Amino acid sequence: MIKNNIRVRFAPSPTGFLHVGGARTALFNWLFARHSGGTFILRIEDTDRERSKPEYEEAILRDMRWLGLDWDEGPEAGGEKGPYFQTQRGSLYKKELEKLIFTGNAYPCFCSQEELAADREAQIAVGKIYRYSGKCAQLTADEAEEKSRKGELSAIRLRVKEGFTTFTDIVRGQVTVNHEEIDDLILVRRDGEPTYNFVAVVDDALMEISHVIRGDDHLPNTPKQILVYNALGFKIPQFAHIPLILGPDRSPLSKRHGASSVSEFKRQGYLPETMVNYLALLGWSFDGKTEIFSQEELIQKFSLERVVKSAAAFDYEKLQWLNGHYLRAMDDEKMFQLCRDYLLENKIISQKYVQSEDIYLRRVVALVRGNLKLISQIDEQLTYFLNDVYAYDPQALIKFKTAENISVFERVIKVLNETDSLAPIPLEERFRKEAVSMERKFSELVHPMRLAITGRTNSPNLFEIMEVIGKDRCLDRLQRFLNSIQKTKG
RNA sequence: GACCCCAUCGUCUAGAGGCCUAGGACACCUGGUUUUCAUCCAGGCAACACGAGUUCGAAUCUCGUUGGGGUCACCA
Repeated sequence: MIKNNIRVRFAPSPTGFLHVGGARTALFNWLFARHSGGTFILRIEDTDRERSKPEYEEAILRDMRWLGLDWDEGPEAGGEKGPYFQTQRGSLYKKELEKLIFTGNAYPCFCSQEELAADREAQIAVGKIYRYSGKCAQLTADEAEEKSRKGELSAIRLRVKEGFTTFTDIVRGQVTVNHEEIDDLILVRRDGEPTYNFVAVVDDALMEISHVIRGDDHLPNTPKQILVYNALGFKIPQFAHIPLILGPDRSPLSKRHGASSVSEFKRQGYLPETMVNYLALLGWSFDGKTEIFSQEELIQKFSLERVVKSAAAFDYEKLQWLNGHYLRAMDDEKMFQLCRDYLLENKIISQKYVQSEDIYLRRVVALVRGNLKLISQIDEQLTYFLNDVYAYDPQALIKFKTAENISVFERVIKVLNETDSLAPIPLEERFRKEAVSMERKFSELVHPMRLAITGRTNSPNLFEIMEVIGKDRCLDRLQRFLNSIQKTKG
C-alpha cells in the first residue's frame, strides 16, 4: 500500500503494562493513520533505564497486537526512520544538540542541584513562583570553556527568549502561553543523558511525524517542545491532545477502580473488539447515536475533529454490555475456542479432558453461551455439566423438597425411563402432556426438575440440557433428589 | 499556589443562536415474550453547574463564580 505523508506515532514507555488510557491514545493514532492512508509508527521511549523492563515492552507489543493495532514501523517491523528505541538513538540526539550549541540556542549550565534547590526554596519563601535565574545564560563562551576546563560538569539548557507561543490544537483549538511561564529547560542532563522534551522533539522531527496525537497531560509540554522545534529549525507538526480517562469517581483511572490495563481486561474475559469499540466511544462519537462499530467502520468514520474535549469516566457496566453484544454475535466455533482456552489457562479443565470430551464440551458451550457477558463467566456456568454432584440452591430446595413432589418425581422418572430419544422438542411435548394429565402447571413440573438436574433455579432450556447430559445421568440426578425427599419427608 | 484545560441525564455522548417541551446508549424502574435466567420487545425515570451580560431569541456567544482535571523536575 502506498502511504502518504501523514505519519503518526504511539510512543509508550516500557515502565508498566499497557494502560487503557495509553491503549486509547494508540487506538486514536492508529485510526487516524488507517483512515487517512498514513503511517502508524511505534516507538519505545525506554530512556528511563531504571524503570524500563523488557517484559513490559513485550507485554505492550502483545497487547497492541491483541487489540489489532498493527504498526507500519517500529520494533519487529523495522522502517526507514529507525532505530525505534530511544536508547539506540544517542548519536542522533548528540548531533542535534551540537546544532543548538553552535547557533547559541542552548548553553551549558553549571549550577549545582543544591544551588538550584536553595534558589527555589528562597523564591518560594518570598511567595514567588520558581523560575530558573538564568545565571549561566549570561556566561560568555570563554567563561563557559574555562569552567569546563576546570572540570566543572554542566547540563545543557535551551535559551528561551521573551515572547509568546501560540499553537492550534486540533481538538483544543488555539492555546497561547507566555514564555515567562517557561524555564530555560534542561535538554541534556549533567550525566549526558538527554531529557524527554528534547528527545521527543528530535525523534518526532526526524521520524517526520505529521500529527502528534497524545494524552492531555502533554498539553503544557507542547509550548516548550515548539520552542525546541524552532531552535532546531524543524517543521512543527500538528497537535491533537485527547482528554484523559477517569475512574467512576472522576479521579484518574487506576488499579483501585478495577481493571485498568489491557491485559487485565483480557484476563477477565473481554474481547478485543469490545475494547476497541468501547475505547473509541470514550472521547469520540460519530453521530451521537451509533454505538456499535466494527474496526472497519471505525477506520472509515474516525476523525480527530469529533474527539471530545472533556475527560471521560470509564463505565465498567457499559463495557460489559458491549462485551455481551459481541459475545452474542460470535459464531459457536469461535466461542467454543475462547471458552476452551480460558478453561485450560485457568486449569479448570485438563488438556486430556478437552481431547476426550471435545463433542460434549462443544454442545455445552453452545447451550450456556446465551448467559455469558464475559468469557470468564463460563466457569460457573459449567458446574453441573462437569460434575454430577453439586450443591442445590438453598431457597429452591425449601420450595421444592416437599412430600407432594415425591409423586411428581416418581412420574417424571417413569416417563423419562420410557423415553428412548431425548430430542428436546418431543421431550418437552411429552412432559407438557404429562403435566396436563397430572393436573399441574407445566412450570410446576419444570422447576423441580431443573433444581434436581442442575442444582439451580435458572439455566438454559432444560430439555436441551437433558439431551446433552444424557438419559442415564438425568435419571441418576432425578432419583437422587427423590431419595433425599423420601429420606426427610417420607 | 501559579499557569493551562474542561463543564448537557448517575455514566458515555448528540447539540456549532431559533429544528430543543434537549436526542441516542449504558445503568435503573414497569410491562410483554420465555419452563427459569439471559436475550429480545414496549414504555418510564433522569441533564444544559451557578450568576451576570449580548440578542427579538442562548445548552449554544462574552465575562465572572464554583467545581473537576492536568502541568509546574537534570521523570517520561
